[in-house]
Amino acid sequence: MARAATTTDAFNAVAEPRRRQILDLLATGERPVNDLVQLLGLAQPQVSKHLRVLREVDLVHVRDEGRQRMYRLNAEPLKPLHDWLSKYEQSWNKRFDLMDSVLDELKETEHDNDHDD
Amino acid sequence: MARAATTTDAFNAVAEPRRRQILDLLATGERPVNDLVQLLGLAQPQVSKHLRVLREVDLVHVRDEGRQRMYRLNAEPLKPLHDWLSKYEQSWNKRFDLMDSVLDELKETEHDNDHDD
DNA sequence: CAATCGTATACCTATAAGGGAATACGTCAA
DNA sequence: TTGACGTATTCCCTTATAGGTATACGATTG
Repeated sequence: MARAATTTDAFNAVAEPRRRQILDLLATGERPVNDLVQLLGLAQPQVSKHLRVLREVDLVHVRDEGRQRMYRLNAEPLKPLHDWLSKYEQSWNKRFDLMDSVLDELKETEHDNDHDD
Repeated sequence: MARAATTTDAFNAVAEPRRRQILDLLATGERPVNDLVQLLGLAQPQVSKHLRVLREVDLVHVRDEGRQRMYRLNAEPLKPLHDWLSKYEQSWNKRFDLMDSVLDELKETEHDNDHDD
């Protein structure tokens, strides 16, 4: 099997930096494709392709405005990612790294001398 | 070009569900590979391969314990993801979807009648 | 209708993933 | 040492990416 498709979920869609950039740009408001092309400095087809992926995971909504297509952010599918990551938040807030080191040392000491209390 | 390697950063590493599962399991404490194999119901080589990816992006640390290898979570590389996602938090908290719809309608009205106030 | 603009899609290529299966390697026990 | 155990690595295969380039398509303008 190959890697899961980028359109599988927001996790995969957002793994690509360009797509995160696009979302960041859309966070400031609705924009037509050419705006993004300018701001990103990418070729138009690539932008359209990234937008397709974002559309398929519902991270953006489109609206037809004459011959332009206005893209708008829909951040809701990002919530599950944020929720999942929140579980780990304490790990970097409470200097768990340090605690881990201490635990390691303890374990190694335990290993050397069996104490009976 | 192909998709960025899974070892490029935590974003890519964590896009794979199994690897998220592994991190979830390690969140409860240090574990040897076979533990994970049991808990995940995967073949041992696949688990080792996933662990390799997680190691390369520094999401896990290893410690040799006899012939076992104890894996421990290192959540710090997840912080950037959490930070990035936090920017969008308000979007799903404040019913922005609704606001967006309203904005859309406003825009369309603006479009129809040019008002001068 | 023709020309042009804004955007999407098709096609090609190089790259690598992830699962399966086999095997290599280091450690410990007999 | 031999053998078993725990784990990592290698090889094969299928699939899909992301970029480049060309082109198709709908809407608007003249």
